Amino acid sequence: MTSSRRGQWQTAAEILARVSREPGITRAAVAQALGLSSSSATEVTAKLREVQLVAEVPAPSRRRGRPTTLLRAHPSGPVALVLDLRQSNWRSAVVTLDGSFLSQDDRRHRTRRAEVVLGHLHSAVLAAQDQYGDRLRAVGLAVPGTLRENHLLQASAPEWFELDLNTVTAGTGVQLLVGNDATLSGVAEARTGAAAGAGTALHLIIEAGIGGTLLIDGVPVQGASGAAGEFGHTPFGDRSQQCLCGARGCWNLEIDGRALARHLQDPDPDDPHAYTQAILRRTDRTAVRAVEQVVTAIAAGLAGLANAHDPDVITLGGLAVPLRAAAEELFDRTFLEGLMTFRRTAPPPVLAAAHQTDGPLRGAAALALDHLTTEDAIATWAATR
Amino acid sequence: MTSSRRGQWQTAAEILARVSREPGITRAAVAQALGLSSSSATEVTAKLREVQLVAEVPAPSRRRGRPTTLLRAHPSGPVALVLDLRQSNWRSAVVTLDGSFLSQDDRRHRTRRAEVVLGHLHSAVLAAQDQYGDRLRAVGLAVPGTLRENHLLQASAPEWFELDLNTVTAGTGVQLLVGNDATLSGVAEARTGAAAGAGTALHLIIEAGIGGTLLIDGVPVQGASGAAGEFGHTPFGDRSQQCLCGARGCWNLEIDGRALARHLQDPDPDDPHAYTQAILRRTDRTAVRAVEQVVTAIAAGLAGLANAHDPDVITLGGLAVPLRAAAEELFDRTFLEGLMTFRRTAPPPVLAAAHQTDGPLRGAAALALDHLTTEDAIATWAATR
DNA sequence: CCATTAAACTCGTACTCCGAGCATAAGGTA
DNA sequence: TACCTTATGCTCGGAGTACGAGTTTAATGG
Repeated sequence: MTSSRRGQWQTAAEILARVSREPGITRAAVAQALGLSSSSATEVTAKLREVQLVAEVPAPSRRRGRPTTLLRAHPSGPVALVLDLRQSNWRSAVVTLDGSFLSQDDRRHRTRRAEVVLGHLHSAVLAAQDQYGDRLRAVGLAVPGTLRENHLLQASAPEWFELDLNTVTAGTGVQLLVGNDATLSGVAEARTGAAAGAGTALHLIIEAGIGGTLLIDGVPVQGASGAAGEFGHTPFGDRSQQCLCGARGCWNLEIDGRALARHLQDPDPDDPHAYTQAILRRTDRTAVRAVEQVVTAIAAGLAGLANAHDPDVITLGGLAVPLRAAAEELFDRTFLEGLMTFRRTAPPPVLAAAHQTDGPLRGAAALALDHLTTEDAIATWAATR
Repeated sequence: MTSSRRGQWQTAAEILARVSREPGITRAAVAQALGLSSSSATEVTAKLREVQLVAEVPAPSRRRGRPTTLLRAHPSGPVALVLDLRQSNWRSAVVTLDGSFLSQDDRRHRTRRAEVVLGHLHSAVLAAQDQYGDRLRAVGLAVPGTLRENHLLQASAPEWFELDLNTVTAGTGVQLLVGNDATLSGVAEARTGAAAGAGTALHLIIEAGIGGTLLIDGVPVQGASGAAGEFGHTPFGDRSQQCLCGARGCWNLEIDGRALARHLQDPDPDDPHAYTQAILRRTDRTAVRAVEQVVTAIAAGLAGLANAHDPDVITLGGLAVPLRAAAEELFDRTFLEGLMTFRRTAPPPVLAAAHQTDGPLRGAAALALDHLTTEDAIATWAATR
């Protein structure tokens, strides 16, 4: 009844957010980070313990002084189910407030028919609800394609067109949080990966085409309808080339397996990922030339994005990593030459993503945990304990 | 002594921020917007009145019920000096918490020598401090060029290279807040102009080259060192063209007076702005063709940025407005064709900026007021009353 | 002139966070 | 082993905020 009070759980929420972003952080460290006095820290953590949101375990003492405690997710605290829908398979995990996975699963699609696939995801939600009851408070879902208000448009698999993803949690009353897979892998990098701590980070991932996101303090720039980050459809390329997206000269057309095939005058590959890897294994002059053309296009575009956004760090995922490695000197030179002169003295580092295939799942977890650590979500949870 | 308390002035700061963003807002409206009870609103506004931060005047009653009051800047409250440094002149104004200008000035440079120009700005600060004493709490400064940590790099005027702008307030103890002119005019649009209320806004301004910014909820995306928004140096153009910035194929080379001159095989114009306007007045076939080429380049690049960032709205400033008007049908068609198909059903509106030449000054005011309405600044102010 | 309406004001209360002082659990040292 | 040092946790009283409930006030409308 007092839960509608302004800021009742505000400090508690801040503490929980810290715990979820920095698992295994000590109570003393949290207090210092938030500028809390030790008395307040005592009080607020006690409150969080009481409502089963955190558990405290003795911390191994490192220095002199009274040992502090580690803040952990409470063993009967809230959990989120995170799902990563991919072209040929889907992965799931149950994640606690401190970001650790309680269980994990990976299943191949037996069909890609939309109703069937979404049905499986829905069953996973029901199963989690069966197992965890009302401890299940959120579902985080990563999908491979363009999103607009929880609808999937332009997925990389043509079977998934104009899909309403709300059906995944329909009837369960659990909050659904959806994100693009490339965006979420960027979130994972910015939170716990190669871009950790960066104020402005640019994450790009190449599979079939390029996906990515710009992140400000770990938060992706989402756009008006959540469909931002389509850097592949900026006209960095040859204006005479028509892209499937409807525009011309898209960067996408220059940087993946289909571009390699065009340069090599091969037919459009069925599986651009496998095709790219096959070309990367070749050492003949024509293959090397084709790879160099693609690497040049990637690095030049990347430099343009760096000029536009001035990131602290750029992280690369998917095929961008082996492609860069195949012609590293060329990549680095092209990137540097594409930067404005004044940026060249301290160019943003271009790093391989730390999470790679786990990225979308980790990012979905971050998304779900961000929801669970809002003041509202905590107040609601506390009201039931 | 109690001012170090957590959140002592938090609600007060939120109220003041509302007042500065929505001048002439009523007390009742503020309370509703922040979810405050009327008792809290009474208390907090009383506190703000006591320390001379707001004044209340009776609001004209519109409906039944006891009339509320308008929240205004207090006549002896804090002020900021805002400066807009331009190529050939500089403007200044003194602004109060509710965003109204107390005085305004516009002076031509008699020389562009850096020390002299910065000296004049410094004198303006001293004069304001003379007149307003410790009521002067911040200086907002808009500059035409790339910024990095309060230093001006790559200004459009070659005389201003590697300028340390901190000299403008040196010795005065007043907080200096610097912004790029295009960025700040974007801020002005997002706060009180054509992009008001937009969650994601893209603002672009063409003078000599293109400047701009991406804004999230009225806040510009600044980048690692404050040098973001250089959209003119993304490689949307012809890779064979070398840009002064050091890179190749920059969009900048395709969209302004210098591009027109190249298409018309004229020499590089001294004053690209005047040259562009002269070409726009011509009606001969070659001039029209040149304009059409430039308009196409602008619209196509803009579409790419819209694909990448999914803005709610795009605002145009400077020469982009007459250029678009000169070939509106072509502009709109090219823009639409450059969008990804799924974006075409509801493309972001492309609007002329509402503030135009006042933009940088208005944006600098927003920047300065944002600083004055932080909790820290308010607590510091209150401690002296 | 009175009912209605919206908002301001008053007052007591719940709650948060703090500072000061004390207690405690480790490492370090003689 | 006893004592010092150090970092942290815990307890308690106090300051201060925002709230709810109830009351008052100033407008409109019939």
